[in-house]
Amino acid sequence: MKVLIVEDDPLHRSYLHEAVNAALPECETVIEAENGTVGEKLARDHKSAHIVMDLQMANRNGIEAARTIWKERPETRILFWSNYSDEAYVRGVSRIVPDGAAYGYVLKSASDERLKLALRSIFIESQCVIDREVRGLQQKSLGQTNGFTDSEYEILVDIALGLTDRAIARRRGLSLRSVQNRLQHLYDKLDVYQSAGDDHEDGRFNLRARAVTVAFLRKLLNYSALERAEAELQEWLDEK
Amino acid sequence: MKVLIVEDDPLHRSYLHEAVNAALPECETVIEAENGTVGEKLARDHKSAHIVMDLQMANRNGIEAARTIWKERPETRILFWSNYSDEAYVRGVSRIVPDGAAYGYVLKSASDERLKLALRSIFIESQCVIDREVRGLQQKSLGQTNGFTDSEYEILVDIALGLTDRAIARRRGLSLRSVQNRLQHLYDKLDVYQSAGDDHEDGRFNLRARAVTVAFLRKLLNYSALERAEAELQEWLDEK
DNA sequence: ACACAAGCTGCGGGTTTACGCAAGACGGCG
DNA sequence: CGCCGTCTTGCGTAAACCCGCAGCTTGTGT
Repeated sequence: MKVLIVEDDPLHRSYLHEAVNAALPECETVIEAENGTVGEKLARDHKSAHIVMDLQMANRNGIEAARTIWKERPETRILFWSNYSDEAYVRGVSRIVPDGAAYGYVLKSASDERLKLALRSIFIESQCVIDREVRGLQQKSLGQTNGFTDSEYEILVDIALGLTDRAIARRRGLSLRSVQNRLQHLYDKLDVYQSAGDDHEDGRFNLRARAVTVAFLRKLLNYSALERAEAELQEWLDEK
Repeated sequence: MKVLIVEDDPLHRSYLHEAVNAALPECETVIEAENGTVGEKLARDHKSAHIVMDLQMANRNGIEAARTIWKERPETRILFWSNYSDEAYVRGVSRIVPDGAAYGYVLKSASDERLKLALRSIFIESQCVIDREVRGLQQKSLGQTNGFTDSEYEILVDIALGLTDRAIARRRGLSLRSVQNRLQHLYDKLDVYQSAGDDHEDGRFNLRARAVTVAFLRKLLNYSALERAEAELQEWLDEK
């Protein structure tokens, strides 16, 4: 068995290396990549079937890398090992995982034991292992309880990118009014009106901008989600 | 000599611990804190004069912690050790460093040698050590070349928070028109008009929202800056 | 088949933004 | 002192945004 480690922090990389050696005696080779780009290349060259991947890397983040890897070989098993459980990450990951693929999501704050267990479960037993904390988010996120519909999330991203209502309408194939309709739902759910009208009509917010901020503060959005969305936007703009 | 380490990642913490031991034989005690809150408390209890501090910690980030520590004892020497050189961080740090204080800013990607050298320079020689990459930003940021004025940065934060023009005017003591004036300058500098009018008048952006996004993508803003700004905003709202 | 909820859409309006134009205010500088 | 650049402010306008109201299309359940 061969394992590929994709992680930009040298300390974490060598820690992972040791953990893999300890948890998987049947693994005879471990290779390392220090960013997503190199990770993709090595995965292709070695036809890696077992990958441990950091999200949030400078050069090319884990979600992007995982997407192209899975596109080439959907049966690849990937364990995401991340510092954060932002809803933006969780959503990003579950959006790209192929049907029936074995994968995992473990936080860096987890114990040695948990990490090693996850390594065996995923790589040997082909099970999915999702950190408890992450799991909670996932349920809320995909179910509708207090969570966001895909369409709401979509429009959130669109205004975060700075598109006008009209542009969003064109991009998503909707009428202007529908876009504004969805926006209203979004404002509701994000509770953007909060301290707006409490005193007088004084400290009112710009709803559109405020919504984006609140989403950021709630980890619904984060830098890497923005980055991806921006890339998709440019793509869409180019193809006219 | 005593050194306090404030860093939330256990791996990085023990790495720092070793580095301090190796670089500073005259240091007889090293204490550790795993977040900003604990860091502040330990600094107070031990009257720490030498601190190595991570920015970006979950509980209370390095800038906040450093601010209160410096408020209590301005002669404290602090070495910031961070993964990123976002302009938002650099600006945040230089805003709170007291006059004549010795401090440093070293990236985690720096070599062992550089870290150890910095430790000695700051803690023993009371010099300021700023990573080259960071230094570049600082110059641009504080000088005006291609950088942002304080007033421009200020208004950027305000719209990022989601305030209306009117609210900003009230908060900053300006007229409505002046606020809009500053906004225009900001839009210019952020080059928000970019692909707006190239094809036709099609894919136009919502300037206000777009400005925030671009600032994020350029690392002019980041999560922790937003967080701080939000806290200040709430404070201002409370005191009426 | 009928009722009901959820989402899309057009209409109309009140409010907020973006910004050109132009008149002061302030601070160097020869 | 007068000239000039930067910053502030008021006025006015066109565009964008927020949203209540109401008619339509769906899908779902009993």
